[in-house]
Amino acid sequence: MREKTDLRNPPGADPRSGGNWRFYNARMPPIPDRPSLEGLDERWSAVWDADETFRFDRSRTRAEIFSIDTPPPTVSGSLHVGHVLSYTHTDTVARFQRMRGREVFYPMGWDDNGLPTERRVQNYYGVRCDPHLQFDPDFVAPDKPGKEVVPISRPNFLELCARLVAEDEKAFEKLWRRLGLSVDWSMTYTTIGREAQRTSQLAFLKNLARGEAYQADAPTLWDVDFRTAVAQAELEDRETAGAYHALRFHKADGSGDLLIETTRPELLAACVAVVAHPDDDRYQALFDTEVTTPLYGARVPVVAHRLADPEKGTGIAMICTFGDTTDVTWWRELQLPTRAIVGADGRLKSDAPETLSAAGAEAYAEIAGKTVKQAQKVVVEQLRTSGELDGDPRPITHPVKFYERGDRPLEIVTSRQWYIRNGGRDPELRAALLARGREVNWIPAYMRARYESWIEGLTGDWLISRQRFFGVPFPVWYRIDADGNVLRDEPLLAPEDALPVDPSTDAPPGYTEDRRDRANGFTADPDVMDTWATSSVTPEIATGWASDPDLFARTFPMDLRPQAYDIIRTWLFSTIVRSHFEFDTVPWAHAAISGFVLDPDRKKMSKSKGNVVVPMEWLEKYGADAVRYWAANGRPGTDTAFDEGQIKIGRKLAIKILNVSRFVLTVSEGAGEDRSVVTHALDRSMLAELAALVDDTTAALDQFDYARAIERTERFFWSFCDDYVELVKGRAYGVAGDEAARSAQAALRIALSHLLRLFAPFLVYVTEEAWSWWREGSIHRVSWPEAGELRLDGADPLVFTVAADVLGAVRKEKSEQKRSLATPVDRVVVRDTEHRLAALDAARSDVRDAGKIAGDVETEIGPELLVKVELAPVTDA
RNA sequence: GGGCGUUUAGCUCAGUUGGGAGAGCGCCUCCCUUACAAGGAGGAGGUCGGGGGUUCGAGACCCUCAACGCCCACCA
Repeated sequence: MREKTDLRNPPGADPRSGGNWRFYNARMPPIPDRPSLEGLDERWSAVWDADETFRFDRSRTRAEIFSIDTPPPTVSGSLHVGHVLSYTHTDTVARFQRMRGREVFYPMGWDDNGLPTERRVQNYYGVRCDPHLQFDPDFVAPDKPGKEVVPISRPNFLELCARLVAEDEKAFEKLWRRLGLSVDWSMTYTTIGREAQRTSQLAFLKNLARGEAYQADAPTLWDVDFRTAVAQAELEDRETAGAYHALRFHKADGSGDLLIETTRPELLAACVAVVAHPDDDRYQALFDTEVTTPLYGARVPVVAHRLADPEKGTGIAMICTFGDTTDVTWWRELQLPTRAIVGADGRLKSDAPETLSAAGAEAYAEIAGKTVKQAQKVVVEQLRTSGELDGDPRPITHPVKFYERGDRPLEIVTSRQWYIRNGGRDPELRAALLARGREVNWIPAYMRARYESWIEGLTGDWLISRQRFFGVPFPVWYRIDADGNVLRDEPLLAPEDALPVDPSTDAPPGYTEDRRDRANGFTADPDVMDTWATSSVTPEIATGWASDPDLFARTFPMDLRPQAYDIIRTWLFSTIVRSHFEFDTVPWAHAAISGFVLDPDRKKMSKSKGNVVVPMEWLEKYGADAVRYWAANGRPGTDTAFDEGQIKIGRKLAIKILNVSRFVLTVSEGAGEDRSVVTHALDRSMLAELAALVDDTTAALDQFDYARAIERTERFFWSFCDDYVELVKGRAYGVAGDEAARSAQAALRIALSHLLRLFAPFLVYVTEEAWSWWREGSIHRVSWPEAGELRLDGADPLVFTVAADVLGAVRKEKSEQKRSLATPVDRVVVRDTEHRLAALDAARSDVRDAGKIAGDVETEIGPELLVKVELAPVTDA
């Protein structure tokens, strides 16, 4: 059959009308006899790369462009199926928009700065950054961690970070390419890269100039292991074992004792007051008097505050500086003194607070230098001995605040930090940011509730400085006066045109390097920005705000922010904050929120549970299209169970697409796609249903509902394969004459062309492969189907439906009789409504042919479909 | 304590103007039919979480309760 090809396609025939133009294109593979998925992924991703299929054309105008604020994955972790899920979602949208005619701005970023990378480098090489060490140009990183952790200088450490992330990024890109993400790889950025640093520093300086960023000395949540401040957004509560300890405070007038329960007796020395609710009758007499602390004999006032809960413990609490965030509130609102005893290393300071009695100071000496945990044991023993512990501690479990990456409970330590206002202490700004949230189109809509409840619960501004190394430094220095004092309140700012700067190696304007860290000189701000402070300007980084005004004008504000719901309070919120300040606008029109991947038992996947699925294994086992199929069925915002079964179905679908494409192209070889030859009612009926499908999926994808789109397309596709193709197969082969054959052939090709394009955003490789068998160029650059051209005059969707119903009834009879589907049928009687019988009449010969019905299909009018089938008798042959 | 989501066949889930209870997997039966046996055809299986209401009619709309999951919260 294949050798007829050149006869049917004389030179000069329009290859676009369905001819076998592959003869004119050396790269076109012939249609394989047995289509297979093997090697498709690699072959086509190489072609896309070579042809720059997904290159962004920056000459297009803003209205023609669809720009995507891609989430930069943290490269120090490993990519897991959760990434595959959400990045596939975004890619389907990108490919749809591209086919709809938008020029898609779809860069990839790598989030490589920050603590996760530092931690990975520490573990990978067995090193630790000591900023006091000098750069060692001859330093050679160990191949693997030694027994002792090797302290290395900051520049050496940063070099190792850069080296490791470069390797990680290569592996990530490889996976993304295999998955078939249609990003323009020439636009990739990294969050530690020069452009990101320049953008972050510029945005910070502008925030500072407008008063949106500021420095403050204040109690902050502090991770004692990482020795850095931590922002509210990075907190998580963990149920932790603790105990109520009833401590015996002494009334100052000697009239007796006062029992106060606490879970943190080790902080007793830091007690600055005790507090009860202003309406609590039990303590009215005590307000404005003083009590003496047990063990330490310090005199502290009894104060009233609404946050004291009469129901908790004895209804009266001790206020320490600082045991928890409520202490901070009390301290601030009641203007209490500060007696901090926990240091940045999580150990009790060596010096006792001055207010302790002499005996108290001795008691304190026993806990100085200990960790809070060790100190608690000692203090409890001391209290027991002094008789000031009432009864035994009562064990409880209670939520305690942890840094999300940390291992020990957070302490509260006073330190000087940089902040950006976020509405945490400014009702007007809070309202403005809530309003911004309503400007964004949330997908799904209910995800906005998370954004709003986060803003409503903010307790302070956004702490952006971290006492770490592999991050964007603050472009700030401080003068040192003649006496060697660092003048913190007079920062020296980097000029904008000098950005990015590293104040630890660059000197501020007007100074030379020899004045660093000396009297009458300068010193660098030692901190780096938190990773979210950089991530919050990903739209600005990606669109070239700081360096490419032309690109920026064409791509910002962006169209789409895709991300998962867990970082609404961090990435999404902070991005809106920055854009609100800088541009007085939202950064993007749509926020498409993905869910998480659960293991097959619907448990959250995590490394510690050992149920993490490595994506590359599945890509290699079933092919990228199969994995993408699974991902595309995960609905927006909804958690999706990892399901190998679904991937297998995706693989089956992919193979089916190749096979049916092969069949359609083979049976219709030489036919065109001229709608005017589609004269047969069944063919026109099928195309009418296809038109409805195009409308449905287009509307769904316009609303980012990729799951609905693929589900509908798949449903139609199977009915197309099982029913339509079977019904018209004989006619397409020519059993009913040339005109009838041409109608079927053209309809088959038109339907295939449309179905391949409807599947293209999802099953990117097989659609490209099948497309290449008969069309020039990438399917991913052709236009999305239009329903209008499928709607032919007088087409009745019912014809296809009824014909398929009757064919199904015939099959059912054969199945129930345990006969082959090839069994001839002697007689068929269809009873149905007049309307449906009329529809059937239009496809009568196709039904007879597909059902192997020897006689005519008899009909009689009835209330509903009832088919009587008489099979040919069994023969002994 | 406040909020959001989910609850449909054994499993994973569709069901978008209220009128047929559905798909795939799994299970059972059958079939090598000239695109496809790493296929194909067919079957069994559900008082749509409970209760109330609106309606000629509710899986879908309203009220209420429950279970599960998640987010937020000043958790001594």
